[in-house]
Amino acid sequence: MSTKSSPRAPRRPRTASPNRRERASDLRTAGAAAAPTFKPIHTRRTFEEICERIREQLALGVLKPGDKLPAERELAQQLGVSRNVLREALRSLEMAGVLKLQKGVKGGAFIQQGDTRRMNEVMRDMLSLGTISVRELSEARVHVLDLVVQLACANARRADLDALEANIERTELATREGRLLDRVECSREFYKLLAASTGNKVIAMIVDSVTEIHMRFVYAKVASSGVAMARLTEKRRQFLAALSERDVALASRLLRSHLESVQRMLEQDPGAMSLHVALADVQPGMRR
Amino acid sequence: MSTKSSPRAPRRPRTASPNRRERASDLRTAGAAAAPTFKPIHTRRTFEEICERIREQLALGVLKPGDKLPAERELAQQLGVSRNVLREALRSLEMAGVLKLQKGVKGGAFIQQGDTRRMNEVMRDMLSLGTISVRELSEARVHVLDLVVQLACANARRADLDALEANIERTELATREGRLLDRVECSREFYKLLAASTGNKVIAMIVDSVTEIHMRFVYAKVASSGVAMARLTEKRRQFLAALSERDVALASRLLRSHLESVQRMLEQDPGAMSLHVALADVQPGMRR
DNA sequence: TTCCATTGAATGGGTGATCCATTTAATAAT
DNA sequence: ATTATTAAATGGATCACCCATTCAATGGAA
Repeated sequence: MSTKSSPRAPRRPRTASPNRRERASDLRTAGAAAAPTFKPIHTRRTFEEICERIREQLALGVLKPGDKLPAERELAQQLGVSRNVLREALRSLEMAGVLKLQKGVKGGAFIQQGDTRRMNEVMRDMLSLGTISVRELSEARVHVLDLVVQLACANARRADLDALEANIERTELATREGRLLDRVECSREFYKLLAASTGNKVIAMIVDSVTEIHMRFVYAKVASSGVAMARLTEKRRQFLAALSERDVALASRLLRSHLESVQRMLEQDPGAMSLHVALADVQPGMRR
Repeated sequence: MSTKSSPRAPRRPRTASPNRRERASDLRTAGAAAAPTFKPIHTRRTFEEICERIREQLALGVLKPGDKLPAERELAQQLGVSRNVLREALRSLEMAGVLKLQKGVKGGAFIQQGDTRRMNEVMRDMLSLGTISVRELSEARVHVLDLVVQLACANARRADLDALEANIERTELATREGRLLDRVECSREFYKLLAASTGNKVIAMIVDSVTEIHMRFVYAKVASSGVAMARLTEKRRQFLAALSERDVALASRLLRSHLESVQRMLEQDPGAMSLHVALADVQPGMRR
């Protein structure tokens, strides 16, 4: 009922004063009435425009991590849009890890440090949507890790090696106490540390994104079958020794051999390799 | 708890009970009262929960690319949330490339094919936010491209090589006609094709994400200075020949040498390397 | 019949008002 | 001085609309 009872031409203010609406329209379709030149066709949606403006301020360096945006009500007024649509934009940016919204007085929208875990989410989505396959992901991981070994041998510092050593200790403890699932988490941490030891955060981010998914499969496998990689810490120690010696060839060989054995373990029971099982639930340490 | 004994009119307009509201409140306050272990702090908001549920359906394979979600009004009712908050969730998912919203009758929220360009956006944000540096990005690009050459030599197929050949033709044409900026776009395409020739979409996605940013710098440099890489197509042909011969060593050497000369060109004028210049505006072919 | 203009319903896009819940600072009471 | 109360600011969420776009159904004209 009460569909538009009037034809379209005259803007019908009805009860409310339409000043806000007109300003929003300016953003999108100004001059639609009598423009002789062709219009830019696609009516940008306001929330896209808002997102873009904020990202622009970011790229320009006007906004930096730690900065606070104006309060929603005020910012909405500044932009000439409704608070609801502004929130759609802010929410998108929050999901993208650019903003963090905090409640209460002194709250607001704060620019965040970049969250590298966002790339993990991209990988997950690509996998969920069938754009990439598990096989491609595993293959890419093997190759990237090979690269990481080279870089780590070249660049790893004392602190990096110590961190890896400490990780192996934790893994050993978890093994002795039979905490198999914790051990998987240790493994994930191991690769994260290894990637960090390259000294390149881009590489580290990439490695982490492909490793996170892989570890979900391992996790699911271990959780369901109870089996676990034998002689894990022993192999880790050998690898770390090679890394410390900057022996690229040996370290590379050891890692590749290990990755292959893990792969064999996973492929033993194809059922456990189900994408859905691995992606469905969220595990500790894998949440944003 | 969440039965707010509101002093005003009881909201009972809708058929659905506000169960969603109650559950959200439960999540927030459940652990606060009697939990012996510290709760995970995180305040769950409805739109997050909605996003997660939709992603869950995706991971489980219930939703697939091409599927359509119920209409906003209906889905909001099903979930027991307001339409506005549902839209916040849908918008986030749209920005994430998971959904596409289409207007009109027969419109709705459609699950998309995964958009690999999303990773580019992650890289851009990380750079904008200062989480990664241009140096790290360039370095990672060199290493990843080295890997790509190896894989391409092993896996490139006839069609891949032909596509690269065609790209070189276009580059040559653009060079002859003095369309320098188009030539930059050709270069970007070249690396995209090269990455695709590895046969691994994960690798391709990674390469594209690091190349896109790099090409913005090149673009800005070319646009401002008018200079352009000399003997570009000649070098491309040599490289392609090596690739066709599956000569990893030669192809790798040629590419690395080329990348170094480009890098030198960029570093000639540090001013042009400004992050802000490169990231600020959006170029053709680099929009989503 | 065939084709094209009109219509109307469904759907996303957007607005404004209103309320709730949380947080913090200022203030009052002890 | 310490603690409890209050008030204000802010994000979180809802409701009730309205607009613009799209597309199938309808109906009249060629």
